[in-house]
Amino acid sequence: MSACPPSEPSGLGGAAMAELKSLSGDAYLALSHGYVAAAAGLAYGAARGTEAARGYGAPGPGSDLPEAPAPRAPGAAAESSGEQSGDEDYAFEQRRRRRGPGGAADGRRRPREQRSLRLSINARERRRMHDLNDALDGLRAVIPYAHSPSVRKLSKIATLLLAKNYILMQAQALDEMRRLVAYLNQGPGLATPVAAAPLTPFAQAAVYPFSASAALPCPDKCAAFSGTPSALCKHCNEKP
DNA sequence: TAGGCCATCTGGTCCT
DNA sequence: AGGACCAGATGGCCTA
Repeated sequence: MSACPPSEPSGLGGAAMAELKSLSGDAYLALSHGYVAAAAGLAYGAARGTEAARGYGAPGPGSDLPEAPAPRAPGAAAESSGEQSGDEDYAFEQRRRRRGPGGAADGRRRPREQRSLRLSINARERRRMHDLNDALDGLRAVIPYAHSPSVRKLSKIATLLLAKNYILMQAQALDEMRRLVAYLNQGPGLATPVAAAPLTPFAQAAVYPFSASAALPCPDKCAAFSGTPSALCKHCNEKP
């Protein structure tokens, strides 16, 4: 079992490195080498459509969810959301087709209430996903990667992976601080604060949070992302 | 054009 | 019974 390589930028393309350079100074300085590299790999590219443009920001939590589905492109799944009472529900028909004749999933419900029940379930699910996305936005807001408009929003998986790594990094830094304080309190006469772990406050070896997790290198992008196998990455869990 | 990412719909399962 | 959660399917948008 060997850990993923500590996020050598070699795993990143030139574009990713360019993005790395474009990270805001604070974020760049605050992050360990590996974390930054991961950030560069995760913050994908330049100007992507805004959430609003993609209709993703729409109703939000608590909103009563006006029956206006996120304005996705016409013909998209949203069209079939049933929120538009106008044309016959495409998704509903699809579903019936899929289920085949006699495949009434909702028991003996009459079609009309069955349909309205489905709509309310859909709306609830949509709201739930919006809440989830809001939470992810909140997470993105506190992860130091690059919040500049020239850098694309982190994907969901990237957000989660970076957040995890960031937490690990912070924990490591905190640990270093504690050791430093303990060392200073003991007086300078002692050799090293912790025999087994020499104080190297900002050395990569000490700060880099990924080396601890010795696991298989991810065959896919996870390695390029964070250098650490992730429970969120299916490739990391595929096989030993 | 392929691949990545995403929103939405949907049916199933579990919980209250 | 109804709601929350989950995962699969589908299709659109965007970038390399």
